[in-house]
Amino acid sequence: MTTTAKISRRGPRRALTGDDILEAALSLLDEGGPAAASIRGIAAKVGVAPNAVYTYFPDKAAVVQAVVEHLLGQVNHAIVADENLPWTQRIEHLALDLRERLSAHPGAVSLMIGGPMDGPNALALNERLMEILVDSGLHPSDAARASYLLIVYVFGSIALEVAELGETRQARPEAERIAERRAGFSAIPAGTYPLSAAAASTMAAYVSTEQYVWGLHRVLAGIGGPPNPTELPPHR
Amino acid sequence: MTTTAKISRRGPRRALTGDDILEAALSLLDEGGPAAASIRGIAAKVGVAPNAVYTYFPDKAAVVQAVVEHLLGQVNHAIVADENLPWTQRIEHLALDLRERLSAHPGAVSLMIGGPMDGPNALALNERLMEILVDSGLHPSDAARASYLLIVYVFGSIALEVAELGETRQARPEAERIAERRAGFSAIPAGTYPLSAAAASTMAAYVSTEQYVWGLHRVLAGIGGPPNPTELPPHR
DNA sequence: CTTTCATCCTGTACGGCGTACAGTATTTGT
DNA sequence: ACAAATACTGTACGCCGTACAGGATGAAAG
Repeated sequence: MTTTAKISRRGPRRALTGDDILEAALSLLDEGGPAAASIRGIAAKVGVAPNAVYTYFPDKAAVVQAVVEHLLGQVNHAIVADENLPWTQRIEHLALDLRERLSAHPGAVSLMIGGPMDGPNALALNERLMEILVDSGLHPSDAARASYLLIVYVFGSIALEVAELGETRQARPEAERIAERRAGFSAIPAGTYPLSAAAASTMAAYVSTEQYVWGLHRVLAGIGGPPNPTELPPHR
Repeated sequence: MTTTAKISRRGPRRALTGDDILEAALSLLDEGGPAAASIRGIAAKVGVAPNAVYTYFPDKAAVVQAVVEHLLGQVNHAIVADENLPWTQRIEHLALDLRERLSAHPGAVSLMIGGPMDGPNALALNERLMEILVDSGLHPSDAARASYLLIVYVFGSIALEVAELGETRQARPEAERIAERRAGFSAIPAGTYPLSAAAASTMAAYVSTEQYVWGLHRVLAGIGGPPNPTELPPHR
């Protein structure tokens, strides 16, 4: 999607492209988290003086924003659409794929929720969700609301997940992490937090694929359910 | 909840309390966002040398974590419980109150989702949600899952909201903001994003109390609905 | 072909950050 | 009265983002 404009300028040729910088930033982000993705670090990685970066981006905020858009675009492009499946499964596929691909760059997740996220690729994701929802028969304005609800759920889940697991990638088995967490939760005082203490085992698995799809299913059920159920769905 | 231990030490008396630092940090956070809440800024605000802060907290991360816990505790304490209302309304009250009180400190929101959020006050919030959910008849383990879903929704919403509105408080009427956003969205190319362009008016109100409760109602409906609805709730 | 000049990149520098280290003043226990 | 422990200050180091000035480059203008 990066259109090579190829306009001829008047000075020396550029040693870099904007994408070089973005990819360098992204790899630094993956290795050392947001702290490592400094202007000076990026410049060193691509082999120029620190302030050479300002030829391509006006300031660091612009770099960050571009990195987010870059990542969002490549993720968005990598996820294939499953036409002619039930809408719930289409969204589930999309949501699971999003989680997997975004969690691969945990350092970037903090940056996403640190800015407006209103670039074209964010819009494309919204469009994509709305397509499925309108296809399912929802009125466009409800589809828009539902799309945002899904975005909140997906990005909220991933953000909390990254907050819990840290901003640099760690390839540890999920079961191991959960077991460790369960051990920590066994110390919850049952006197002050009786319900949490009783559900410690479930809470240990808060950050897991299973919990993610569980919550997603509830959200989908809420979206697909009757239009005004909250007035009286008495306690289960 | 801050237990004054009053143990006598051997050196000079402390000029500050830990809470002095936390409140200074919080007010700086409100005035100038996370960037303003620097160790040096906090120290200047309470009238000591920068490194005097390290008498009370080992490093900046500890200060941040303590600020989050502090805020979470005071918010948690300020929200009054409405017993003997339907569980959906009890949660709605809680969720609306949480949003209002946390949005009052937008600079702190970025810090919350930047760390694990597993302190006692976070646990207390979980306990509180679980109380309502178990009361409504949910099995404890499902209540735990539902509690986390709600936490994801509430904090995810607020995080995206802050990302959109900025990290320093702004007392502008909601309607004005939305109108401005709608004007910006009118430029969406209907060729590439037809559905988004058609729903631009709804999307302009993504960050609003109305959208927040709309999404919350769907989530509540999903929680209160049948246990396995996603297998076949065909397109509406 | 030569000159002009916009442009890219570098070197240097400034102010701010977190925080490590050493020193000094203050209070308590012996 | 003295010693030990503690709170705070002054100073300094290595990062950070980035402003500014100067030199190399190469296309456009003469």
